[in-house]
Amino acid sequence: MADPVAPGAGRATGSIGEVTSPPVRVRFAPAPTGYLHIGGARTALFNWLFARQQGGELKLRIEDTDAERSRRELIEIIYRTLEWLGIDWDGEAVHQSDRTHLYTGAVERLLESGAAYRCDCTPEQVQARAAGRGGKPGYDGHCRERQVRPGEGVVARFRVPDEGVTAFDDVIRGHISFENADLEDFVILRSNGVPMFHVANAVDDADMGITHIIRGEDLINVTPRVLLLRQALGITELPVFAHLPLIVNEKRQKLSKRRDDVSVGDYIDRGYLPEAMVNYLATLGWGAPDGVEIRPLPEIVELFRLEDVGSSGAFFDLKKLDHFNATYIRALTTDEFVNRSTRWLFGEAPWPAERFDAKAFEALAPLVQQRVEVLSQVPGYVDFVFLAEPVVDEASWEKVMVKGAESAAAMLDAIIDAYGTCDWDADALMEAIKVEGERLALPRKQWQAPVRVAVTGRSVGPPLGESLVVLGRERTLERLRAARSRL
RNA sequence: GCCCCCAUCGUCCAGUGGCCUAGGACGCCGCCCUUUCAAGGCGGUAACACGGGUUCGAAUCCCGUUGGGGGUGCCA
Repeated sequence: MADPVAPGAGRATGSIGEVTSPPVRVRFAPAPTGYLHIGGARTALFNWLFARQQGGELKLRIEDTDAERSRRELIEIIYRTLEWLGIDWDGEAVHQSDRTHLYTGAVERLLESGAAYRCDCTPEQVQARAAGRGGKPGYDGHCRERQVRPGEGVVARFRVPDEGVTAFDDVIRGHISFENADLEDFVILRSNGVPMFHVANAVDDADMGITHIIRGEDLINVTPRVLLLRQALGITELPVFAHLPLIVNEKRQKLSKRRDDVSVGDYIDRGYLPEAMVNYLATLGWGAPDGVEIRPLPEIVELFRLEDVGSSGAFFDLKKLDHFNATYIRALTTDEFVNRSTRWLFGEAPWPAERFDAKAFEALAPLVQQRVEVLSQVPGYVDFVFLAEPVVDEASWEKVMVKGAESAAAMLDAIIDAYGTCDWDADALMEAIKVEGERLALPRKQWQAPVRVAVTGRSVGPPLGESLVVLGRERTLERLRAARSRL
């Protein structure tokens, strides 16, 4: 087996000396019990990268066998989020809720062949007996020989062999094996008649011709169940498994929707670019051979190797994501930057829509573009233009106008005077500040600060000259005088 | 408890027996550039968890320890 990633590796599938590999087909199989989160997005991405790299197919399968927890609108969100990320799939999405007959059929066959049996123990009884035995929790095989009849509160369980091992080779982790004795007789059919996800999993992966199962490490433990089920159902082909390392929080725990900020949708709302998100996600568990991290997706597709994926958990580092995002934002054309900023300029902007002036924004856009890390920061750089009054940042005011009141007053008086008559272009405006600053013998640091705070309310922002040009002489003088009178 | 997995700078990746006085990136800290903030340039900080083997030689192979994580549902 020269290629560890080849499906069915180990079994000769062609004539001597010529092993033909079936085309690669992978799937992303989310359960619609919540929005798409970072971990799911990464799993989807790695499946997509592998499929595209191999010239194979990516199928999308919605695992909604648990009707109580699955919600229709969440499926829609999953589609939209994947589309935002640029992860496209081949063919129609498969919904397991449309295919329950296949799974119940499989359960029937298992029951008939004796690979499974019915059980009427309540969870409480199972627990009580486990506690009584001391130690080992889990089901004890109580109903194996009881010939329980179908009925209320009856489930079907898979009869796990008492001996032997169930093992598989993982492309990322190598050989993984489980003692059958450690596996309990797991439920395959709920008492409400709906088959469990591992049954659907085993049936669908075989039925859909999935060649590689790429998913999170948290699913390693269910793999032996699926393997046992496939075997009992007479499915002979074996997919290649690849269990991805988990993405973890700062405490090195698996990201959780409850305690961690992981909804991809939230990142969309904050103004992360999909290409930055995808690029960053690709570096979690994988690295290009040449060490270049920020690079176009097609290059990543070309370089991606499943067997190069690492095996230890990766921390989702927001700081690094921000760096990626800022880099991608700066690389945009100005038009594209303006375009992508739209949503933060209107609906969610801090100013009334009618006060927005596209021309003014476009003048400042290239300067703002090289300063923001996420698009939601855009309004903060230009709001002084579209608001009747600047939003005064207290810390800035305190530092510049209160602590430096004396020089601020002198500077403002001088500038109000100069700006009344000077040319209204960026160079002239800045030259005036320089001239007055020098004349007043102020440290360079204090030259523009009072003007900036008076006009924009903040001590940081786009270059001052350009900002003033956009604001206009009247409004600038108005604000300078207002600030001066507040000193 | 039991089962499974993991273990290189604070973080993400390189490194698959000698090229390692361990490399890159993010972060952080300096300096330069700069009439704000960024960007850019230069430099710095910082890691092979521990203990045994195997070998002429180990970050790389084996065993153990410790630590971390995942699972242990009629969720997926």
